Amino acid sequence: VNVAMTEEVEEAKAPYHHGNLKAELLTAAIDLLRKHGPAGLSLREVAKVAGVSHSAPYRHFADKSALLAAVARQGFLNLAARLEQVAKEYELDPKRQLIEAGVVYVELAVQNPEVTQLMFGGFLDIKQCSPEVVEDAQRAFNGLLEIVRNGQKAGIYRDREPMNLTLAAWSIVHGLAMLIAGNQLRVTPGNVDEIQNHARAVGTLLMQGLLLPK
Amino acid sequence: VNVAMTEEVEEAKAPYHHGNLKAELLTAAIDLLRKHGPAGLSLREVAKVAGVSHSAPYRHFADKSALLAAVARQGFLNLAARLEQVAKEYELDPKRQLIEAGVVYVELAVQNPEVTQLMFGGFLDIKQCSPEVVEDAQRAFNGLLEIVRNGQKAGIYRDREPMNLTLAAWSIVHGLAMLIAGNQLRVTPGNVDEIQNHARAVGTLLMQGLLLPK
DNA sequence: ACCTGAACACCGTTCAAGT
DNA sequence: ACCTGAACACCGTTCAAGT
Repeated sequence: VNVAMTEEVEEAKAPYHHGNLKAELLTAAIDLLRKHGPAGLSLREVAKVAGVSHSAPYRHFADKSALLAAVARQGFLNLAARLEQVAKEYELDPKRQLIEAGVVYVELAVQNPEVTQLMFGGFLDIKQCSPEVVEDAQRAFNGLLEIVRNGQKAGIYRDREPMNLTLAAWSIVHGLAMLIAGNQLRVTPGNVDEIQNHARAVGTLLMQGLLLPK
Repeated sequence: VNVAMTEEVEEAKAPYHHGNLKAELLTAAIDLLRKHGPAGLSLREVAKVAGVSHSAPYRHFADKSALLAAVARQGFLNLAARLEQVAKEYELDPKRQLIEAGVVYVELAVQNPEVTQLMFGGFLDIKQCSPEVVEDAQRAFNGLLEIVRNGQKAGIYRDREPMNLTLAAWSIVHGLAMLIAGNQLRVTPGNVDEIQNHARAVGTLLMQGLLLPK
């Protein structure tokens, strides 16, 4: 009789104890997040895409929130890494450091709008997230804070609490990012140039408020 | 026998065609939104709180998204109204107009964090929302835009596209509002003074970037 | 015209049972 | 140690039936 009835072309092999399920669940979750948005993601579908039963994920994540938190955590780590990279890249130009950090922040959010919404949109209760998630979010914020401190050491900014300057910078890039991610602007997410321009225009305006008047 | 068995102290009366169900569903939805956050809101619970069967809401809203959109719409209308009010209140001082508009934006978002997350967090696909919702969001944005135009007519701002200035202003207050609503800052949402201070500090910094250098 | 209750497909979570 | 399948309570949505 017919053999090819329940063919699954998932990963070309299916060891029934396949070892790296946790990682596969994560990538499946990110895939589906991109497809359905954070509100439309179901744990059962993640399991199905990963090729396991709907209860298998519970061996690797306490519950759905824990999976979502792990995805968000990747987002925070990614953001922190990119900010630190920018800080190194423009080490000698503190003003440029901050501008490019802002551009990177917005770019990353726009490239992964659903992840951004997951990180900041209210799907996770940050108060009952694992401390790791909170730490990684902190690390991303600290990336910005360091860049601002750097500029202040160089004496280019007005004499204000670095916290206040950083909060202003964070707010403006975060706001722009969320507006674009939420499709509130007329911007097509693919249009990298237009988004860079927005980020640069907005960032430059704030920069003029941060810099010492000459 | 005992009469007080299935007592419901809902609204002290229960006309079985009670007329204003649509409005009651909306207020019930807002209540539950406050309680469970946008991710935890269920249509069935809304119906139960309103005292009707779980299928009754479908006479008044096409589906769950339509109910959520209606709640979001109230949020946009509210915001637009407050911005217009501020514009009138400080009509003679365009600089103050913009600062206070920012404060109002942040205040409103912090007082209703769950509604704010519903409006901007990715629970609604703005592209398939009713045109009314889009219009009301536009109206809120136009409130800010008018305030910026007003300042430009008065000649206080740098010579830039009013769109760019407005986008910067919107981004910074929106970002701050989303960060507070999402509990990303250490701010307790009840602490009105602290939030006003943050809004004013951040707004003033941007303002220095918008104003003509003297 | 408005509301109910049964029905369906889906969901998150648990748990005994399998390998 | 890791995964499955049945089970439970819940969910959004539909539809015939009630008033």
